[in-house]
Amino acid sequence: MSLFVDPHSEPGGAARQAFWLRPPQEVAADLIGWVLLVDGVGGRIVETEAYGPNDPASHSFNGRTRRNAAMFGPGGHAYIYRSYGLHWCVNAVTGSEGEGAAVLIRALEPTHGVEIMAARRGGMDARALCSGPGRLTQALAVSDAHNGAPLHSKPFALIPGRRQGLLSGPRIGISKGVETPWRFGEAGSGFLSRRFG
DNA sequence: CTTTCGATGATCT
DNA sequence: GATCATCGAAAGG
Repeated sequence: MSLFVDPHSEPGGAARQAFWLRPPQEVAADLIGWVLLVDGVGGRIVETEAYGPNDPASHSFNGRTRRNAAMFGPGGHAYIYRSYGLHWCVNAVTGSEGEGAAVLIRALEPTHGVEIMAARRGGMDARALCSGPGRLTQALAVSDAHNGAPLHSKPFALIPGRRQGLLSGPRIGISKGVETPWRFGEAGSGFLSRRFG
């Protein structure tokens, strides 16, 4: 059951609020097939992961800190953190304010501004442009400057779309909550960060 | 095809 | 001081 949101509806509109208010695993599944852009550059979301409250793998698990503050903010806004000292990763906050839930955007199928993204990524082929959470932030030029920003207004754009089919499996790169099948992907996509088991 | 490993810095104990 | 929601190059089958 998917909820659709008019991307041009008013910030804080009822439909949009209802979309983001749901548990992260539902939002994560529904975001597959949507288009994420930054200044008009980006592509279709083909892989996501959900991180919830009371989830040992989640940055929010041990409470609010300076780093994860945006994760406790309003739904539909960005939570951005630095990974392994090198990469940025972008999440869409879900749930109610203060809850601490989010959806990590893990891979895009490049569709808009492919040349720009290739230049930013050092001339990589389309396959590898956005097929990973650190890769796509480099391709879209996302950084901590965007932390807390709403995904429904500039420089971001988030456009509802359709997917072919939904895959799910365990999340990647974590050491706790390893069994929880909260990684989602588009069936048949050639732009995933890794195959689904 | 697979596995291994170094880079690099914020965060938290 | 240890741990990372990673990437890419290099080495091995």
